[in-house]
Amino acid sequence: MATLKDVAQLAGVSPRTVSNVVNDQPYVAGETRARVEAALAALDYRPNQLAKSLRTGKIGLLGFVVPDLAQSHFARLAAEVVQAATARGYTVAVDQTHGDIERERRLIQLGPRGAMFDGAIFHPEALRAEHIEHRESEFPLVLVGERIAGDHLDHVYIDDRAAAYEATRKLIADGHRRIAAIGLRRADYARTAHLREEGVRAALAEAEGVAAGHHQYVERYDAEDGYEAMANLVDSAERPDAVICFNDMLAMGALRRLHEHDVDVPGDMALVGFDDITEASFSFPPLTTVAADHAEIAETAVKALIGRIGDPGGAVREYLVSHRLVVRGSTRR
Amino acid sequence: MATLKDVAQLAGVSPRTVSNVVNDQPYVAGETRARVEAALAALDYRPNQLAKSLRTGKIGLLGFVVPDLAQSHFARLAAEVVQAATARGYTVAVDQTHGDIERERRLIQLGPRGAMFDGAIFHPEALRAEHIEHRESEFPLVLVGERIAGDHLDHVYIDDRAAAYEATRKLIADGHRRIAAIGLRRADYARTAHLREEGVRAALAEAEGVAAGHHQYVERYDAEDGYEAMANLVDSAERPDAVICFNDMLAMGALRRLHEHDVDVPGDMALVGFDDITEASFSFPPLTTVAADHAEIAETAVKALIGRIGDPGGAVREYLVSHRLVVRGSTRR
DNA sequence: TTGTAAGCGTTATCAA
DNA sequence: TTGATAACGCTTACAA
Repeated sequence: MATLKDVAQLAGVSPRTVSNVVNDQPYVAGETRARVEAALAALDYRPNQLAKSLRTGKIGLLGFVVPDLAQSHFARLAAEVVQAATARGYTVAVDQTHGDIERERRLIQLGPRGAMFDGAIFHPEALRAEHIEHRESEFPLVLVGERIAGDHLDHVYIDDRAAAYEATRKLIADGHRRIAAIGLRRADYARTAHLREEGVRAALAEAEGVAAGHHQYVERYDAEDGYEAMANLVDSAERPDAVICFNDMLAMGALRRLHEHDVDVPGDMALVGFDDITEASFSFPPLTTVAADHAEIAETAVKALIGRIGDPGGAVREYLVSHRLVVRGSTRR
Repeated sequence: MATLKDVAQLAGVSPRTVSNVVNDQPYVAGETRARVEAALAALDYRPNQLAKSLRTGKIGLLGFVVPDLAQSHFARLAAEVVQAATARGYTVAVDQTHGDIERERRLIQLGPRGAMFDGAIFHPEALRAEHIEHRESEFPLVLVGERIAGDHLDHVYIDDRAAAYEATRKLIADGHRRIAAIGLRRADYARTAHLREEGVRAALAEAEGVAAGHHQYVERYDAEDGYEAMANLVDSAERPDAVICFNDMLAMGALRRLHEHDVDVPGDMALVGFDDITEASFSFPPLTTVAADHAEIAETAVKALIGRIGDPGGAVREYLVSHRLVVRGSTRR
């Protein structure tokens, strides 16, 4: 494979000149340029990105780190991140932590040299605030999802409290009188869950004649958890007539349990989820859910990261991304 | 950030010796090693992967190229590929073609220098055999999915004909008497669709008293296509009592149409899909589907690619991966 | 067992 | 406008 030097030799110029032509620099005489271009074509020259990166210090690679790419929510996010990064000339490398706290911690501490990335977008799962507070590295990092970092790192998030509040208001407006939530978490670092819980409680507190059902705590936010939690509610003496799940997979599991019990949705029980994963459009009935704008999250995170790479010392920023309630068949209209 | 040279200076040895320590080479005296390790720690040395790669010619990065990561099938594959690659010390960079033939062609022609990858796993969508036949590049590439490459490239695939045959046999055994397929394609390069069609036809041909419904051609293999195709079948005078869809998203769309018409599944019509995406487990009823083993595909592809990187000139190989029919509620048991 | 020094293929500095 | 030439940070003959 031809190198810059080979091309220079063939064209009878210096590597410097060839580099100028390749990178569209000014100060190249027309006649010289033509000769170089001919040589370029003759040798089918392709620049070695590695050498270029070593020299310039920019790799052109962004990391995207999530617990598990197989989960629809992360997959959609990844698709949009790749899209947004590609549009800006970056490639995206994906990594999965599977919630392994050690892997996550290592990432946070990563130095820019150790990594093959210029920076990373990171959706933490197990990590908590204290792990981030005394990180020594200056590796450009943008957090998505859990707001665990205080003001130590750039962050892209939605207003979870407001979203949960709105979803609960909708259920109340639809005439439901006993509303339970599935997806609460006890750990004090589970900020997102707490914010959503707050939103639900606030809406319930200010409504007349509406009771809270037995809110359900879960561990893993998957369909199994949702199934189990709904089992508790369905058999309960005070069965709620509406349930809000803190993500769509919980709702999918809950829905499965309701089918088994022949509970009519939304007639006997309405159901709302969070995330708007594709499963939610194809369940029966299709799920009403709080949708963050995936494209906006991705776009924002990529822009924030590229900005941070360009200005490692700048002030930490938070980016609020919009959400909306997508109303489908699992609630009344 | 400290370099090898800095460490060498601090430890009072040559860069060569530091390199030996870092890379666990033999021939380092215990006392020297200790001194170097102290310096390493003191300076918090992290090797520059870029420089290493430039020198060794290996990047440690595999490309994974699919039409769209947001599609569950590709997302699951990606998750497994990342897993398999990580286990072997590689990182995975993801790229999306969105079926853009130009992007796919460029990838195929990619030189190893132009790319930042050591090689790539590629699921083509628009590309055809002729594009691959005269590719000039020797860039290590393993194809997954469509078997478009003849014997020009390594390929990982399932026996689509057998899989479709088995699925159809199951429907016949369940007592269905008019069976249609959704997902046929006219283009002669759509090998997978043709093989599945062959499997269906073979099973129908050898069965007594079973008729073929009006097989449906589609364009994009998404839920919309499935919805439209099912519309044709439901209103037809010769409505089938079982339908086999060539992927799960087609089945999801078809199912939606059936719900709108209050057609009982599987009572009035049984439904089978392909791929076993997560949507299929959470539809109502859950979808019976042909599942390729995603982990096996990914593992095989990653191993094949790494093998190919190590031996660019070796004979082209095909890898057959197993499949099975996952029976759920959309068919009788 | 360790040091010296030559490259990997670029970009960038300094002259010319 | 172009040419030498020195980095970038590492690995690895070849010597010692």
